[in-house]
Amino acid sequence: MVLTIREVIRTLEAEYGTPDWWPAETPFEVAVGAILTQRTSWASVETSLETMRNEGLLTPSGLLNAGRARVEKAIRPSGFYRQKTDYLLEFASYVVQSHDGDILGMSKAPSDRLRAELLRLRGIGPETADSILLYALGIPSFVVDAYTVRVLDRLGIDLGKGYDSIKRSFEEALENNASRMARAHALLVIHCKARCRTQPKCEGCPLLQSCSLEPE
DNA sequence: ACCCAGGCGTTCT
DNA sequence: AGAACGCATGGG
Repeated sequence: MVLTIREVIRTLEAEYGTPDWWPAETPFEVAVGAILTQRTSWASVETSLETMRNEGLLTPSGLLNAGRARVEKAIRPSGFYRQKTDYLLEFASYVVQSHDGDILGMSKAPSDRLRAELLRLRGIGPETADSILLYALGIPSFVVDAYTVRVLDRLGIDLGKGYDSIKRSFEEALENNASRMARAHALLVIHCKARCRTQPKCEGCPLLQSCSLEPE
């Protein structure tokens, strides 16, 4: 039997609680983390964020004044460090030039215009844009990541093709509520890390009854 | 010595 | 429109 989105989330809440997630001290740090974690484990990102914090690189002006070499060195553990340095500097310039360096003030703009502007920046695609909107700014914009897709596939839930279709389905199911979206996304990640990686641990999985994954 | 990790942009068919 | 590939380091 195929579950609905709400049933999945309800089940995961019963299992893992209601996490308040994405650890960061500032909205800008959320955005930096979202860029650094692209195709990279969060543990490596934390190492980079710690170095950046110590070097004063976790503000737009701090980043822009530091110069490439220092940024590259600080984020090296997160991989793709040359590209990601470009991405971070471009994002910082955008915040300074379009929002007077005030990342929280960004939320004064209409959210669909904000999303379109973020998507025009190099290195910010749908997932990174939505992570910034949701976790840095508290704007209701669901984040679809590899974990989300993996869980949906294994549960046989078809939400249509492509990122935007899955995104809209979740936003509707979660009643366009930002904190519910943040919680739901966090639960999917937590669940996938605990049970649903490439080597799944299906023993005792709360979703096992509905999972289409063939046991080995 | 592999394989994987909370993508994105470019360049092919 | 969709698949393939480069980007780079660190941990299992």
